[in-house]
This record gives sequence, C-alpha cells and structure tokens, in this order.
Amino acid sequence: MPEGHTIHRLAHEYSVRFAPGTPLQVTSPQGKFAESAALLDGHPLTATEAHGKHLFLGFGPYGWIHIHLGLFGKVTFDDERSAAARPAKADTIRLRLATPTHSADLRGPTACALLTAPEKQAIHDRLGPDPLRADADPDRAWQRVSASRTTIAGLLVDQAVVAGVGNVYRAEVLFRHGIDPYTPGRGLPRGQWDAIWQDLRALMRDGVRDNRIDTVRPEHLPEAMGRPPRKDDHGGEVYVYRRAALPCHLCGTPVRTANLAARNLFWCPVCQPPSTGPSLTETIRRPSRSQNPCGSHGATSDPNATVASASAPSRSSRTRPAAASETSGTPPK
DNA sequence: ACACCATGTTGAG
DNA sequence: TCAACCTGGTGTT
Repeated sequence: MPEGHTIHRLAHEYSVRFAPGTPLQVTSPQGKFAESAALLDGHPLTATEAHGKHLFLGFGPYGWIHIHLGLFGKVTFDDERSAAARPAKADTIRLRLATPTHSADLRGPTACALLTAPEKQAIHDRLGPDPLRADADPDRAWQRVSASRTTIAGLLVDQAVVAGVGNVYRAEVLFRHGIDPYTPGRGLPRGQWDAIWQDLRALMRDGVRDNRIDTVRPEHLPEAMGRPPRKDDHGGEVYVYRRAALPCHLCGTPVRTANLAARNLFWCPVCQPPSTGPSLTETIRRPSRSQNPCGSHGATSDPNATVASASAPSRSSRTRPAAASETSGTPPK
C-alpha cells in the first residue's frame, strides 16, 4: 500500500530498528540484489530518508540503497509478523536487513539499487515538493499547476509536480474540497491549491501515524452518520476511492469512475461539480456520461441515481465539454 | 488451480 | 496509449 505516507513511515521504522553503529547482516535471498548486499554486509545503517514514494537507506561511504515499492512492493519487520499468518517465502525477499534481534524483509519492489550520492541527488532533482517533508516548497508545485492545461487530477499524481500523492489521496483530497478532477491546473484558483496542499500535509501526516489512509471528517464517519462502516477493503474510511457506483456519503449520488492515464479515478459528480466559472473555456478530456460500469454489484439501488440521460451520439471523439445536465440529486445535508 | 485486481513507474510505439 | 514488471489477496472454477 505505497503512497508517500507509507514510505515516510518505513524510513522511520528502519531507523528505529537499525540504529547507527549496529552492524547489519545484509542479504538478498531472492538474488537480484545479491552483489550489492555482499558489499554492504556487516556495515551499519547511517541514515534513512524519504522523498515522495522513494526510500533511501544510507550506508555511509558505501552509498544509498534506493527503494521504490511500485504497486506491489512491501516491507515486513519480523517483530510485527503475526507468526501464524505468514508463510515467509524466502525466495521472494529482495533485500533483508538483520541484527540478532530485528530483521526487515523487502519484497516485490520496482527498484532496489545501490546508488552513489550524485545518483541519489538526481532522483531528488526530478521530484516535486513532498507535503511530508519540512523542506517542501508548495510554491514550486503551484508554478507547475497554474501553468498547466493538464487536469488537476493528473497533476496531483505527477511526481514531478507533487511527490508522494497517489491514487487514494488524489481522489480523496479533491472530494474533500469539492473540486472537479477535470479542472485544468491553470483554472484552479490559488486559494484552492493552498487548501489542497495544506490538507494533503495533514492527511498524509495522519497516514504516517496510523499507517493507513483515513480521509473522512469526524462528522461524516459511519458512527456519526449512522451508516455501516466500510467492511470490504483495506482499512481506512474514505469518501470516493474505490466506491464506484456506490452512493456518495454526502448526497447519495452514485460515485463515478473513469480511467485517467491508466489509473482509476473516482469522484462524486454532484459534490465535485464542473466549474462553470469564467475563463474556463478549455475543453477537457472528460468521460461520457454512460461509462459507469455498475454492472458489478446489485443494480444502482439508489434514490437519486440519475446516471442515464445522455444516450448521446456515440461520437468517437473523446473530448467533449462538460455536459452540465448532471445536477440531479441535491445534497440532503 | 486459475483469473483478476491493486495505493506505481518506465519505456516502446 | 499501451504493455511490461514485481507480488499477494480475493474471488471464481
């Protein structure tokens, strides 16, 4: 489950278990990192650092292990292993750090390589500001955002613009601020950007602390609203992420989903309406109305489920203006 | 056993 | 705009 909060959390977890000065056993049971592991074996960890979704483990003069978990990567520490639950296949462990009392196993990363300091710096250089880092400058991100015709949804997950935000935080932060994901960056008011940034900082900090993503405000929690808690997925309470076709917690409208740059985007068309403000004459890539494949679960069992309407011409053009016939349900709240 | 999906990124066409 | 890559969990035969 790797968005930025996971990586920052890991940087801390590693530093706590492998204090400076403690010689480490460094191995690569799976083999792909074996050569570098041999080089580092017996040496202590000297620093850990996170920037966005990139994790760096410092080994003094020997350089830095650069780790990127990608979509599947995972780190498990032996002390949190619920003995019964884990089969512990050694043949998939890319990197193992161990002392007599602790061990950390890395599996399935996209990247795990030993870098020199300049190589590490090159990675920092191509990343945008990270809301979780003290040295982050949100103005730098704003420069990019405010000059771009790309959608805010696209910009938020562009690691060169903002580092650390992934698919969950993107969907959730846009919902929390009622922002249409298809708003072009240059059409976003400065105030809204500032609010997004500030909120990301807070949300992601909570994520580091709790080791999961919770984005629902207290007044909208299941207990507060008398709705059943989320049972299905991974942990945290969310507004729209992975809730396609389910009723919006606030207005009941079915949550919409679309494929944006090979990622699943989720949003509430009513709570995040297209901006009709002036100077927004841009034509944005926006999915046509009838795309919600809600065939998965029981039919849209909702009161205010007005999804249909535009049985429009099956125009092959993918770009179309923001059809404004969406306002069907009114937030009961 | 098998299919499919996932909080991600890169590189080819 | 794809496909490929890395792994594990869930759901389907």
